[in-house]
Amino acid sequence: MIDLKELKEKRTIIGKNIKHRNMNIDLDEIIRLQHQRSELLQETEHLRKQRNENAAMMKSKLDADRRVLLIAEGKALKEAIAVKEAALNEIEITYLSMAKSIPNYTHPEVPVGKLDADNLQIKTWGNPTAFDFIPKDHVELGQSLDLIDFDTATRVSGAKFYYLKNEAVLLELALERYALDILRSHGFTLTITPDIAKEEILEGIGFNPRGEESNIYTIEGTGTCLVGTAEITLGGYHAGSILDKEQLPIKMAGLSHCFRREAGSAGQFSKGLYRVHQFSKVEMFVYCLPGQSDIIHKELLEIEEEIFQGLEIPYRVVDTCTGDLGAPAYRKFDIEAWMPGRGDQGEYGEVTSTSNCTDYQARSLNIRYREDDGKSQFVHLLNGTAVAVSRAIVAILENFQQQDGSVRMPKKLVPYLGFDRIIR
RNA sequence: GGAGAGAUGUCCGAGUGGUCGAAGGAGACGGACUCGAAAUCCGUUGUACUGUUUUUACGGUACCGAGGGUUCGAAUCCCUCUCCCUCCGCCA
Repeated sequence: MIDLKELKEKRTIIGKNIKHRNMNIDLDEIIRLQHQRSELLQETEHLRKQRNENAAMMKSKLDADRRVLLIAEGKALKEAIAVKEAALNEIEITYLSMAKSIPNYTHPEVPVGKLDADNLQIKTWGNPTAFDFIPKDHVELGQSLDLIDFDTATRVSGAKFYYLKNEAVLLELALERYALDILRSHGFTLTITPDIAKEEILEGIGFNPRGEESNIYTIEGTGTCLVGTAEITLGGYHAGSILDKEQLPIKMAGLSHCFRREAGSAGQFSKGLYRVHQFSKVEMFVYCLPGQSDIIHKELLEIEEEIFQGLEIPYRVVDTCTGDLGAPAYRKFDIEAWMPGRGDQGEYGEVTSTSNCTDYQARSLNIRYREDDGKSQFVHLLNGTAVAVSRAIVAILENFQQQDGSVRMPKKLVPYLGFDRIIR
């Protein structure tokens, strides 16, 4: 959530930002509700003041008549307060739910655009893999090498689930360990997080657990959800606390399963492992001072690049355009790996994403630090993918396949794997 | 899962329905004493929201695990929930 105190003074900027992000939010209505809320709040507080004064007068001994009079007055006040409070409550609910939909401010360098096609490519590394044979996609490779079983998973669990088998199991574990080792060398505290989180944490991070378009599985009757990313549980880690300024930045890495409903996303770009209901991911998460977040955001991108360069996978980096930013993100960089089996001739496909969410999530989660003058301030929160295992597997299988149908393994993974090629 | 005990400020801890934002300690900060320090003494020491004010400041409301309720008035009484502790049972 943005700072609602700034709603009026920054109205023009906020309105422009909403337009750039291709969103439709009735700012005027929100401001009207804010005003109405403020009036009701003042009226309510005034009545409470009267109630407190009335009660205070009855502390001393009174004659019976006066006492009866004061009690009657108190009763009337009580009812008036109840009425006001009910009205205030109602306004507050609509006001807040609308205000929460206002997106974060946007970094001035972010390209303005509506769709992912408007994202700005800012870097490429390596060249798209060239083959002197016709390359297979990872679905074919997964089948021919007996590494991935979609059909059985569909029968057992439903569409977009999969069994990893044989070397693919070890590849998943190797990727996780490889990423965790790199993060540890960068000073991250390693964690394996819960795969379930409370709805209030989800909402604080900026996910909407409800509704048709929600990407979240909720667990009926518990107020909890399956997490779509460890960003949720890592952000929830310090929810509601005031952190020591000296301990910032706090850098955490979390390994978790990620569950996504992916309702209504079909088509060729969602075939195979690329878009699935469950996958494993190592996520980076940072709590820092407001002045540090831009630099740390770049550092997270560099770590992501280190990981993919170590895997020898060609990629490009994009600066995500305004229309493609999530509401909490102030700026977002994606790494798109070259995937030879994607599209007709191969295409880049997203494998990581790192966002600077500034104080947007911290405000909802109420995560602060204390300034030197004793005032508390919201921290800045950042997140980034170290490795989304399923997509990394897509990139490895497709880029390193050989003419004989085998797949070589990236050198950096060999110590973790114990083999350097998958062959049948 | 069953039985019992509990949750109060940074921490410990008191609190009879009105005099309680909350005793008393400890800690921290400021000051006195000291060459300096320790000890001692004096003082200050929560948060959020909100109103007036240029800031300073002053005022109001709320907050004693969370949410409801009773009452003119709740830290205090009642209900629900969460968490923690002890004992029993079960279990990877």
